[in-house]
Amino acid sequence: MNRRLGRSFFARDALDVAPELLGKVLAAGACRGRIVEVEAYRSDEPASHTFRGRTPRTTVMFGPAGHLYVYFTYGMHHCANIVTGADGDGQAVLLRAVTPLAGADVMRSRRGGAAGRPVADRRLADGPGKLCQAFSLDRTANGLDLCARRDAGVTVVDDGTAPPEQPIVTPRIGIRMATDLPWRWVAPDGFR
DNA sequence: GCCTGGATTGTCT
DNA sequence: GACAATCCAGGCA
Repeated sequence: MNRRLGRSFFARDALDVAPELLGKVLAAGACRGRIVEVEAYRSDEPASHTFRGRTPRTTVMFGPAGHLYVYFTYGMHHCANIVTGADGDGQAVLLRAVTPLAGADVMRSRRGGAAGRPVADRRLADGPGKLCQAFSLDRTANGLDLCARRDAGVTVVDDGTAPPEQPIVTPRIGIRMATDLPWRWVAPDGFR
């Protein structure tokens, strides 16, 4: 099976979409990676960019589900989210980590490649910033429609792998303002 | 306009 | 385990 996820998959509450994204496949060009770690963000909690209402940056996140919301942080890193919920909700699921299924060599070269020791495949995209680097996602990818009739270049597909029955659920990482909401989901074995 | 701090990572100790 | 790197969004004057 190799089915692109449709708009209806994403147009639900982020708390429902996030755990079901575990095991799905992120595909961009020749690169494919299985999603193993996600976090949910909603406009009703202060850790979210959308908590304080719509701004130029967060316009995409307030838009229709199934779009990519990519933002720049810490002066050097990008983070990729998938917009969820109804149009105007301001929800998203942050993609924190994937394990490469295809195109690992391309990811490795994008990550700086030859410098230093060889990087194990599963370490190539095991963080939000690294994931974006490996899949070449930056601000130009912000607002891409994953469900567009014509492939926008980045999609999420279901290859038949079921989400883990008992994902590890923890508070989110790196949040300072926030609340200890257990809105982070991790695949127990990383689908290894 | 200026100022502050961040949904991180890599490197050094 | 600690911290520097580095740029931009958002808040405030």
